[in-house]
Parts: sequence; C-alpha cells; structure tokens
Amino acid sequence: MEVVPRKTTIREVAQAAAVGVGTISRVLNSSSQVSRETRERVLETIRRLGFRPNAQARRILKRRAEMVCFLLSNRDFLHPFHARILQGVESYASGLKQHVLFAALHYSPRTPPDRIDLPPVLQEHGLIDGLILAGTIYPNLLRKIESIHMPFVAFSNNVVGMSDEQQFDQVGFDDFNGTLHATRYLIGKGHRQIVFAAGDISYPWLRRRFEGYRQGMRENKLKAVLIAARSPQSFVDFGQKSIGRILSRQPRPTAAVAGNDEIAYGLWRSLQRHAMKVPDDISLVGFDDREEALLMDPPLSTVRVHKEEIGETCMKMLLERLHHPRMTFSHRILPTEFVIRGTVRHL
Amino acid sequence: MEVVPRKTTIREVAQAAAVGVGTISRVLNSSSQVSRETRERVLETIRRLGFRPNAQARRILKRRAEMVCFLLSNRDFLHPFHARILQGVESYASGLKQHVLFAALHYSPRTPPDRIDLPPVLQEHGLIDGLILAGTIYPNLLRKIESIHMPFVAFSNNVVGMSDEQQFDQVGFDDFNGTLHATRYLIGKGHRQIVFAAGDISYPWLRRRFEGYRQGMRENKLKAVLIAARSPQSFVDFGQKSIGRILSRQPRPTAAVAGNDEIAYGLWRSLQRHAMKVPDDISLVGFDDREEALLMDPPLSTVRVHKEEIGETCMKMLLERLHHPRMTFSHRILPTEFVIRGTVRHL
DNA sequence: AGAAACCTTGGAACTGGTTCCACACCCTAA
DNA sequence: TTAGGGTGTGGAACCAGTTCCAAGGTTTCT
Repeated sequence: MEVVPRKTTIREVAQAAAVGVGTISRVLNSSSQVSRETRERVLETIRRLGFRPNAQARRILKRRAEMVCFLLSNRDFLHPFHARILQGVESYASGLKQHVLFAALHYSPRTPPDRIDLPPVLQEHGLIDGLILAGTIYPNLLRKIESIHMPFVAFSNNVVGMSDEQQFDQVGFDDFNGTLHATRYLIGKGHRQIVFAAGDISYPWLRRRFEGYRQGMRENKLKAVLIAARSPQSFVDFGQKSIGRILSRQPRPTAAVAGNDEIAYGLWRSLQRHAMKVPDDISLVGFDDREEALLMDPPLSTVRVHKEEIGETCMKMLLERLHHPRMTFSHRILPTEFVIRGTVRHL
Repeated sequence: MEVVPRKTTIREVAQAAAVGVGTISRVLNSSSQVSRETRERVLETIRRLGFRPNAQARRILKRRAEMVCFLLSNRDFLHPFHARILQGVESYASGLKQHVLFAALHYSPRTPPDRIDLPPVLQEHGLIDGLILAGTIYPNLLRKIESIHMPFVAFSNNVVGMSDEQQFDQVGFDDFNGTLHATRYLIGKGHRQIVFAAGDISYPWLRRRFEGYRQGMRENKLKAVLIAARSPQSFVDFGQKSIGRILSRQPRPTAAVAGNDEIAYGLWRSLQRHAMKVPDDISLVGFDDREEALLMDPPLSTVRVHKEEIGETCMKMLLERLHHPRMTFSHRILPTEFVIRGTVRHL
C-alpha cells in the first residue's frame, strides 16, 4: 500500500512560528495561558501551513479515543427506528467532539459468550472508549461485552431474556404507559369495547404494551381482550389477517389498540379492502409513530417514541459512565407521547 | 475525567518473556521469522499478561487509520435510503477490517468553501483515511473537502450544480435507464397514453428520470407528457394534488410513471379516496423501491435501486483510491432493476 | 530594595507501538 | 581455515503529539 505523504507536524509549526512545541500544544488545547500576541502568531502560522493535528498521537497520551461505537445487533438492515437512534447519538456526540463508529453484528442467542465473533472494532484495544448497544440483546452478548471490560449502555426495549440481577446501564422508552395513555384516551372518547391486537406477545416489549392496555381497561372495569398469534409472518400481515377476528366479536369492538404501527397499518389496509372506514366503522391507535403513520388515510393516532432523544440519552449516559467508572448502574425510561391525529372517533 | 488504568505494554511483555521489544512486535505481526521456540514463549507471556496491543500507537507509524467516514449532508434524519447505503458500506468494510465512522453535516450551497464547518472528524488529521459523501452534494462542499486533501468517493445521484470539468470518484445508479425500462415495460403492456409525474424537475435526478421516460416514448413515436410543479410541499403531497390534472387530460392517460415511490404513493392514495382502483382505472409505476412500495395495495411495480450495493461499491472504490492516489477518477453507474408487482394492467 | 508570586515560554522526556541496523551465530563452499 | 550467506535477535531511533520542569521576566507586596 502506498504510504500517505507526510503532513505538517507540530515541530514544523513551532519552527515556523519561532516558538517551542509546548506552546503550539497549549494553543491547540487552549488549556493554560498563552499571551494573546503569541497565540495569534501561532494561529496565523497554523492557518498558513494548513496544519491539522494528528489525532492518533494525542490519543496515546490522553488514553482516550474520544470515540464510541454504535453496535446494531441482529437486524437485517438499518431500520428507520434504529437509524434515528443512531442519528440522536451522533448529533449529541458531535457537539462534544466525540466520534461515533457504526458496526453491525449477527449472533445467535445460543452461542456461548466466548464464541461470539465481535466486529473488528472490539477486537482491538484503545480504538473506542465505550459502546452503545442496539438491536436485539441477549444475555450471552452482554456477558461477552463484559468479558472484554468495555463500558456500555444498552437500548433496553429490545433486551430479551435477561435475569433481574443482571445489572447494566440502560435507556429505553415507556411501553407500559404508552398504551395506558392511549387506552385511557379511547375510554375518554366513549369507547368501551376495545381490543388489543398484539402480534406475538412473547416479545417482552409487546407484552409490556399489552399490560399497559390491560391496566387502562382494568381501572375502568372494562374487559381486556387480546388478539394474538404465534410468530406471525410479519406485523403488517398479522394486522391484515386478524381484522376478521376483531370484527366478528360480540359485542362488536368500537376501537382497537395495535401493538405497533405496522399492525395498525395491516388492520387499516384490510378494512379499506372491505370498504370500511376508519374511524367511522372502528377507531384505531398505533404505537411507535413510524413514517407509515402519516401515510395512512386518515393519518394514524399513535404513541410517539422520541427516537433521537433515546440516542442522545444513551450517549449522555455512556459519557457519565466513562467519567465515573464505579458509578452505580442506572436504567432511564423516557416518556412517550400520545399523538392525536385522525383515527379515533368520539362516540 | 478519570484516567483509564494503564494497560500492559509491549515493553513489559518483552521484559517478562526475556526478549527485546522488536521480537514481540515481530510475533504480533508474524512478518519476519522468529524461531518457533521464542514465538511460543512470547505468545504464552502475552496470554499470561492479558496483553492487547494499543491500536492508536500502531496507526501513527503505519500512517493509516484503517477507518473511513460516512458523511451524510443536508438530511434532516437518516433516511431509510441512506441508512441502507451505510449498511452496505459497513458490511463490506468490516470484512476487510476497516472501520466506519458516521457523521452528519448541514450546510448551505451558498456558503463559501472555507467557511463550511466540517464535523469534528474532519477537523482532526489522521483519524480517517477517506470519506464517503452522501446526501445532497454541492460544489462548495466538494471544494472544501479537496482543500483538506481528504480522499473521497461521492454517492452521485444527489450531486447538484457540478460543472463537467469537476472530476472526482463517484458511484451512483442509473436514473435514465430505470425510467426507460419502466416506460418500455408499460408500452409493452399496450399502454400508449403515459404521463410522467415528476414533482420538481429542477432536481437533476428527477430530470434524468424524465429524460429516460421521454426516450422510451420517443423511440415508440409517442408523445411525452410532463406533470410537474414548482417546489411542492412534499412528494406525497404533489402526488395527491396532481391526480386531477392527470385524469382530466384528453385523451385520458392509461398509465403514469412517477418520479419516485412517494409520488406514486400520493397518486395512489388520492385515487383511493375517489374510489378508483389501481391498476383497473390507471396503471402506476414508481422509482426507488422504498418500503412504501410494498405497503401499497396492490403492491407497487417500481424501479429497484440496490442500496447496499451502492454502499459496497463506494467503499470498494475508496479503498482503491487509497491504494493508488494518482489513479484517474472514475464514475461507476450501477444498473437498476424493474420489479413487477401489481400496479400495471395488461391492456 | 528585596522577596515573593505569578505569568509565559522552551524543550526534554514521555506515550506505545514499528522499523531498521548491527551483531552473534550457524552452515556451507572455496 | 577463511569467506560468504542466511537466520534470529536486541535495542536505539522513530512517529507526532502531551506534559512537566526549569528558567526568565514582570508585577505585587513588605
């Protein structure tokens, strides 16, 4: 491989500005005082020579890479939901001059921890200071990360099968209160026969959403009804196929809470095929506030998740962890927001 | 900030194994010969002390960061389209032990090059070897990147306002042939009255798509009809609002080629509101093959763009550039693929 | 006036790998 | 026996920054 041509070094700048190397370093880091006059001369020389300090060299001494890795696990592609979390991480990080590395990983929940092949970034040492874990997170991956002593924060909503004594930093959003508020809103609009279209309730996050719905129904002495299926092909598909089961119930439901926007989309599409109208024939609310929600007609009332804020909070928490390695672990749960659009009818 | 505890260094390993530092380095890089006996003793010592070499230190000497930056410019959020390009970059890069940094940038096309504030990664030097530019790329950004002598490859479809003599490495997909094939397909199915719903034709990529459509019409001696609007609110919105203009034409069009899937979505939604059916009342094809295409009912026939492949090719080309800095610039245009689904009727 | 405190500055030593030169050693050929 | 070539190894010099100590100058205090 051809070697990159030598760039201007701090010593060349020092010589050109007729000062010592230490002074250049002080100007660059604006740490200790340098006289206005000298500083100006140095800055001028830096500009003139087009000098840009070498990041690697500094990092050795600082013992900090000022870089974190966003690791997306077990996702076939960078889904809009996670893309926006990454966006949040990056925008917060860049304000603090921290860099964000993107890496992906595929692994099975049954692979023993020491046999998980981590991406190249995590095999080297000193490249990154910490890790933000997103995607589906199983205990074996967590154990592997702990074994290489890499500080990390996990996006908690897709954590699966973790025992309660497993302690680590987490950031997530509030599944339970999201559906609770959505359900209360429907009840406030006069609905009494409300079903929950869950998809596959073995996913812990859908389980939590169901529990929120159930709580809303219980506190109003209403009967909770769960529409589920074992491992459906896709959420949209599940929505399409379950509309029949919903409408044939006696008494007929006036509203449905969907486990997520994709299910809501499937329900809506199927209704449309049968020339039925939302919200005239049935009211509908979703969860996640994905792009699809706005594409529906009328646009879907749904529970908004602040994806960028999740990313930002992950980054913030990771930096705290790096500053205070012995701090106790925390689990931050961010609130969701119910967005009223056009799919709920006032009875 | 608390300092990370000192890790084992190569000198400590050398002392413990009673060899010189050079020997440790040789064992690690398995470059020149070391006797079996010595190698084994060194490896054993490395294991015993849990030594992992510091990546930063090596990079200074190698003058290679083994890291590239994916820079997304002027995008409010990490759009699924670009997310998948990033995914392609990462998956190809990680196979070659290269790392991918994600950064975002907002700038105006009218800011003078030297006043563009590059993200932190590009202000330092030696952190990354090269750059992959995505998002909307104007000449001033390009000039700025060139001024810091950073090798780069641009995703070319969203390059705007570049003069022809401006030379740089580019990877893109084939707008022109995409709509040309789509148009030929429609004509093959018996359609003669076909309109092109472009949105805003001042975008060069929509212009190229229009030209492809026009070519298809011309070669069959058919009249090209352009439906456009000056800077519409959004593509979906444009689609919704222009259906009236399309259907009122005499003779009435039997098919529409949309400038992209969002426009097609808008057209479809509006048709649905007026209780019209695709493809019975009008046939429809899109461009991009975004997720929305599959959500439509029937699913949209559209021109597929291989997003991951674009990312992969960008990375591949960037690595070639790094190996051969004086190589002549190239512009690779990847083929698109027409995906037949349910929105075209055989007349 | 002299001492003390403070600011500014130069530059040697340092970080943790890699590279390369010198040298010891062994084997083979003249 | 000596020259020549090859292999294996130690360690100094190196990369490009940061850090810290000492020194010189200036200001303030007694």
